[in-house]
Amino acid sequence: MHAFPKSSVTVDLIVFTITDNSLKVLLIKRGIEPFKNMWALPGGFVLEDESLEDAAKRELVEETGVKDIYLEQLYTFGEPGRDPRGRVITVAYFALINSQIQKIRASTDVSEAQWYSVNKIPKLAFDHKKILDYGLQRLRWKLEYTTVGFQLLPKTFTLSQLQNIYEIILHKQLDKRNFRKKLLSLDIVEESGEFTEGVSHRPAMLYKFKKRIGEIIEIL
Amino acid sequence: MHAFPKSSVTVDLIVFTITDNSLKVLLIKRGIEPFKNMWALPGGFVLEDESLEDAAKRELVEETGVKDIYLEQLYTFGEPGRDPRGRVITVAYFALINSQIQKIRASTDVSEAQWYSVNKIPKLAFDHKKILDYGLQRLRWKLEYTTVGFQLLPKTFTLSQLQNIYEIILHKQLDKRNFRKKLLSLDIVEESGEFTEGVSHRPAMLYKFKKRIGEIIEIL
DNA sequence: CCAAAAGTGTTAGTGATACACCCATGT
DNA sequence: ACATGGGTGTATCACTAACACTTTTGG
Repeated sequence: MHAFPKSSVTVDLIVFTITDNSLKVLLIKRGIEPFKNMWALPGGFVLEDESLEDAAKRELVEETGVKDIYLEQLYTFGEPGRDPRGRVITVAYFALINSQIQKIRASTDVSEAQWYSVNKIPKLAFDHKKILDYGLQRLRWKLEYTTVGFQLLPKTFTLSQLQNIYEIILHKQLDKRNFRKKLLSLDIVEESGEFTEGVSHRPAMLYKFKKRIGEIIEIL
Repeated sequence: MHAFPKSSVTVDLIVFTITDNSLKVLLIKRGIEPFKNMWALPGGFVLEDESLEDAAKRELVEETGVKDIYLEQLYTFGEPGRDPRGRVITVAYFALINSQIQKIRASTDVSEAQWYSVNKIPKLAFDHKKILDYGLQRLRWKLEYTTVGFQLLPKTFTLSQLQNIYEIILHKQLDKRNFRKKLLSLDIVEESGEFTEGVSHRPAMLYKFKKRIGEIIEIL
């Protein structure tokens, strides 16, 4: 029988949002060694008495001030040598924040936090580039085959806003009529009765997601 | 800044195979406490200098004697209290073994190893029931949308054998003509030129998977 | 009246489903 | 000759993809 080796376990968060017609990821500038002053995914150690998901939620609140958002376990990275401090295993989570609530808060070991467009990611600490790429892949996949996309929108939204999210994340143009036809046939949104206001063109109907906020369904 | 708490990290394996027209999972009877003499998923502690995947492969060889089989990370379970020995985080992997090679070997802390049909699973140690259910769900999903199914077959196989695997795992009947039409249209198998022998009915063409063994492709 | 985004239908093609009979072999 | 599983084609239906003009508002 082997001894029971122990490792440090962390959670890392890939927090996505959409602003200015671009998909953004939250990065923090590390305030401590190792990789001090380098950009990294937010994250931290899992405490003794909390579950992995609780740890992810706690870090999210500590570093962004938001809670009750969509959170999903992504993958666990545990190559020996991925952290110079010794054996550290990290469980990566990905989170989606809607474009309204992004008041980022700084925490103890975070000197700075910032949204970066996924096309302009600086060099990242640890193996965070790899983790981020994996998260992006998962996001694209989930967007096509589930309703996660709604998590990036406020409670009511126009169909064009929704289509925009798809176009930005999948970076391809979609046909407006086909998009709407498909979406409406799924019977997962309903008209709110309200319209956009103050736009210098025809106002758009605001829709709402029929399902519970946070609920994701497969649309294969 | 928090202290850096340490946890034990294990890998658990969900090893599937198909025999006797039934989907089987490998279970071991625990030779040591906790849960001594209870059935559990094979697995063990991750050593200091090995990656998670290496740990999974090592355990697989130790407990089944097989290597070079399909292995995929499933999910990481880390509820506090899931192991009475203290905080233990487990990274679950799932593996598929083809029906030829299942010579199970016993290892030090394993008093017995056995294939159990997924319909007749005994009470399991720890939260292994939950882990197994998750693995089953993933297997069904992957079977429908990727080519993992081939991992359960020997190098050459008949189309009926393949269809059988689908029917067993998804537990529903499939139409023979449609199944073959779809499969052949994907252009991922080719005739080997050989036929089954010694059957008391028309011999069947043996096909082989065009891709590298172990390669999985999406067929959405 | 101009600019800007909202909204709306039809057609053609592709893939999915449903369905029944003949073939090759061993006993 | 019979039992057993192997092997094949066609018609219908549902979904996807391509495509262009009219509407409503603010300035």
